[in-house]
Amino acid sequence: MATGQKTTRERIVEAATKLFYGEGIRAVSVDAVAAKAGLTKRTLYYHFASKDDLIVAYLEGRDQPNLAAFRRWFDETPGPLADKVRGIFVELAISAGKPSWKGCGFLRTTAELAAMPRHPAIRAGAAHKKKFEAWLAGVFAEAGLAEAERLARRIVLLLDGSFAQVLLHRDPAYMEEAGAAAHALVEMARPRGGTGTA
Amino acid sequence: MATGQKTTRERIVEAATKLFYGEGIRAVSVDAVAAKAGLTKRTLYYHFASKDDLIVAYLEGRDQPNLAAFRRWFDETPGPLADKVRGIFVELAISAGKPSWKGCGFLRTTAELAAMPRHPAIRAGAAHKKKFEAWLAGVFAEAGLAEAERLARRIVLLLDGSFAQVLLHRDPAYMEEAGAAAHALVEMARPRGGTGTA
DNA sequence: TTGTGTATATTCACTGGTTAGTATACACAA
DNA sequence: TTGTGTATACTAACCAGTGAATATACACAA
Repeated sequence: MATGQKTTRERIVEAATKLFYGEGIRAVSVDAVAAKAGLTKRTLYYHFASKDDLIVAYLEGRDQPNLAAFRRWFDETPGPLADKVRGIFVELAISAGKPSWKGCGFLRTTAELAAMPRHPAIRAGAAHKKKFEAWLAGVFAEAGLAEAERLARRIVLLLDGSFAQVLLHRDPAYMEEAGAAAHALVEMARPRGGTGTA
Repeated sequence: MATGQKTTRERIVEAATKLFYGEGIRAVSVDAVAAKAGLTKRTLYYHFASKDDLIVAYLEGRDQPNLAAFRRWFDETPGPLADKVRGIFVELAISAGKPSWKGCGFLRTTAELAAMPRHPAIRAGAAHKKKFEAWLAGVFAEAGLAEAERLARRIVLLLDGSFAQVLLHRDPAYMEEAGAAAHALVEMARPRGGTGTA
């Protein structure tokens, strides 16, 4: 109960995160999660009603930390807006070079559970990506860019594309190229109130 | 032996394709594939050494048909090059609206087997995406565009990003936006032999 | 035409192991 | 004594892969 101590529930989610992210959802048994957390399966089932609940807790636990990392990478990259957006991809490419990197947990879980589109884990993934998209749209709107929502969506498309491509080819160069494309899209965005295309 | 007849092996791959694409790799048992193909598991194991071999056969069987569909969508879209590229995304968005659509089988298999980066199924997926990228690069080079390879890679990033996003949100509008972004990237590409950036 | 050998193709029944989830009991603190 | 948390031991189903026997088809010799 002391604030510095990890609760049993937290230890379970921590173990689930390592295993689900590292091996996949269906590849990991509830027994394995319990063993990793240093307790029995029965105890795990005292804290979580089902494996599905555990999957959701795993993804919800990654929501804020992931968003915070993206924001930090953006904030800490100097230069104009396009550079800062590219900075997210540059930092991500560094992470993707590590052997423990296994892509985006939200996207991989969605891919694995694609046959169950109503699954709460997929809803959690969708909510996470929407938050990221909304944050980007806010940044672009604040910078006075027109069509901030469309630009944000394009950046997210490039980001998720690079997750998939780097997972497939194990080559962070795809992420660098996605960052370059994002840079170009931000640079060509018109300021709000500018004349139309015609 | 008659050319019009399906071989047992073909029937097995057909059943595996429906089940693996529809439900996922680990969610489908070898028993289920055999039952769907109308034969026993022992017969399946006569034609395939292991489940892994069956997974590879499933993906290799999708390689050429998928590439052919992309090429056809490109060819059948009228107008300038940027329009034809966008046409791929427009047609894909139509497919993605059908309830049986479950994203890209290559990407979903890769996501599920991400813990085994040497798995031959992932190699098959990587080869497929490389072929698509190379075809696009050839199209752009033939059109006289500079940096055809980089442009092709950016289009693939948008395509795979849209696969992920539409699977997550079940909203083909993400694919339309990816097509619009691809259109913009092709339009802003410089012709070969133009002056550099400096 | 009949018989025999051989390779291909198929089935039944099984193994050893794993899975998500549970019935029951026990320890301990308020 | 009541509620919270933990463990042992279990169920019933499922899974990838296999052993042994069998069915089919065709080649070739008598």
